Amino acid sequence: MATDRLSMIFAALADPTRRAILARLAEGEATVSELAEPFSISLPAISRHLKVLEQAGLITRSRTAQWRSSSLNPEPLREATAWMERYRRFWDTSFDRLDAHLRRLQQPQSTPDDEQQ
Amino acid sequence: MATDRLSMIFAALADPTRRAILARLAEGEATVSELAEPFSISLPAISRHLKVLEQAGLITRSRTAQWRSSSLNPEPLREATAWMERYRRFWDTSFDRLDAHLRRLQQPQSTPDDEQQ
DNA sequence: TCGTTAATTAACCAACGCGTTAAACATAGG
DNA sequence: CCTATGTTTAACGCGTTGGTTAATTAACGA
Repeated sequence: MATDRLSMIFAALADPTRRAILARLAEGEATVSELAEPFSISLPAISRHLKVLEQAGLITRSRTAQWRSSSLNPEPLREATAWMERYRRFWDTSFDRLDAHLRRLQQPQSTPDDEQQ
Repeated sequence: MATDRLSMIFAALADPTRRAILARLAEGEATVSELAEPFSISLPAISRHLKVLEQAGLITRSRTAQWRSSSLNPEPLREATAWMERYRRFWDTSFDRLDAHLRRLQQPQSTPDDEQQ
C-alpha cells in the first residue's frame, strides 16, 4: 500500500467501482449489501473496496447489529482538490487573469511544489 | 492498465514520484535526465513514469536532437477536479449554504452520480 | 565512421491489486 | 442453543506496477 496520505487518496479514487460507491454514499449512508447491489462482483470484493476507502479516510463506518453502514467523509477529497488547485492557473483562464493581476501587484511568483521523496 | 480515462488520471497521480515530476514541470519543460536528477532511481524507471503520465494525458512530449522534453498538460487535472467538484457541497460550508438555499428555491435535489460500470 | 550522450526497450523480479470461493465471525431471534 | 443473515478473513490465481541491469536505438559531433 502507498505510504503517504495523498497517494492513498488518489489510489482509492483510481478505481471506478470505488468512485461509484462514493457516488452512492453521496445520497446517504448504506450497508455493505446495499452498496454491493449494483455490481456484479462478490461481497468480499466490495468489502475490500470499502476497506481501501476507509483507509484513505474517504468513508467512515459504524455498526448496528450485524449491519456495517458506511458514510461519506469528504475531507480527503478536499485535500486532493487542494493539491490540484495549485495547478489551476495552468488551465483556468480566469485564474490566469487573476494570477497575472496578482503578479503585477506583488513581487514573488509562486510555483507549485510537491513533496520531495 | 485502467480502462477509463479518469481511472488512469487518478492512478497516475497516486505515485509521489510522478506528482513531483508534475510539480517540476509546472516550472517549465524539462528533459528526462533533468527530471530524473532529484531522484535516486534509475533513468529507465523515470522513463516509465513519464510514459504513465503521457498515457494519462498529463504531459506532452517533444523531441529535439537526442533530448525528449516533457511539458505539463493540465487538461486531465481539470477533469479530475471537475469530478471531485461534485462532492464540494459535502465539505465546503459556503457551498453548503448555497446548496441549502437552492434546495429551498427549487424542487429537485441533485446528487453526484458516477459512471456506471 | 566512430565514440559519446540521451533515452527507451528487454528481461527479470518482488510486491501489490483485484477478483474468486470457502470458511469464520457477529448478531438477532425463534 | 440453533439457525439465518450480514460481513469479514483466509487462501489462492493472475495480471500489473515499479524497480533493477543490460542491451538497443537515436542523434550529435570530432
